[in-house]
Amino acid sequence: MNNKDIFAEKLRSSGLRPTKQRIKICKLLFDRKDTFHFTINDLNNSIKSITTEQISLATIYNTIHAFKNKGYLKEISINSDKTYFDTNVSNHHHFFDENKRQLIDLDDKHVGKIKIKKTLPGKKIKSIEVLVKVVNNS
Amino acid sequence: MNNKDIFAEKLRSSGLRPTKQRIKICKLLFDRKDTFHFTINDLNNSIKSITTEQISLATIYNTIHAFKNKGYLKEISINSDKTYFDTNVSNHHHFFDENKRQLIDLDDKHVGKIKIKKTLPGKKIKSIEVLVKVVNNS
DNA sequence: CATAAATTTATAACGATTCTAAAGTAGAGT
DNA sequence: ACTCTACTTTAGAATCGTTATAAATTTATG
Repeated sequence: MNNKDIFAEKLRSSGLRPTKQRIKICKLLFDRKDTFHFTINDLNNSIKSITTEQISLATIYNTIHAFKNKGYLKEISINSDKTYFDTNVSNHHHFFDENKRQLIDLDDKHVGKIKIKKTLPGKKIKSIEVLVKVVNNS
Repeated sequence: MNNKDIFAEKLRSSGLRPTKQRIKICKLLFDRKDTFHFTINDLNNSIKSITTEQISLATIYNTIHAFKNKGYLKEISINSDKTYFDTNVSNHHHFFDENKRQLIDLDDKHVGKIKIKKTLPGKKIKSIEVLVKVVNNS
């Protein structure tokens, strides 16, 4: 079974029809060794550069949101204008390099246990996210 | 010395001319007991509701950015469409209530010490921010 | 007052994202 | 294979938050 079929199967099992647009995006996002961060704009440029059959911007948005809802992508917010997505959906944190304006993964195991000593009545914690902003040492 | 003059003085000492627009915004943001979170849209609505002399949206943006640059406000990002500002400029963290879509302060002292066990060459840590997402307990 | 620099303003422009309605496609049943 | 229906893609319009523009106004200074 080749990659295309694996992705098609994965999509189908999530209730998403395996269209050629979705499979092309799957290949770009998941057919690689390391996880990474990207913006919609980055993805659109990647698609443009590897293919002659452009995918409509609306479809890219639809697909990314569908993948996010299915848990294949994480959306990351930083004090920035851009919306980043992350193919690493495991529990982890981030560095944000303010000079390069770049996100860098920070493994859960590299962050000491975080203790929240305050509770909100009727609420439970869904996630704890740490953002470490860094700047050049000079 | 009344509030207006205190704000005028504060503005002047920051190198900002004390215009009536800026003083009005100061009163709304800083003339209160507790710090709070707001969006530009919230602020615009507040201004509309308390006065007949509307302040231009462009001025509101300019003023908020000026205040932020002077360190009187903090900008806060969450996985959300909105940009929030915080009149609490001390070191602290946040809860985000995903049901009410509302930010709640989380004091530094309510978060156990965070140890980052990874370093980036040539970079130093500027800040560590924790975002605790909560949902209804039911 | 007169002047220069800073500020405000309305409006235009912008970029990211969502909406729309029409055309195309995939899967299930025949 | 053929048909039907629901899902998907598409281009372009619309929308939203924000920034830029350029003229009018205001503030600080001499």
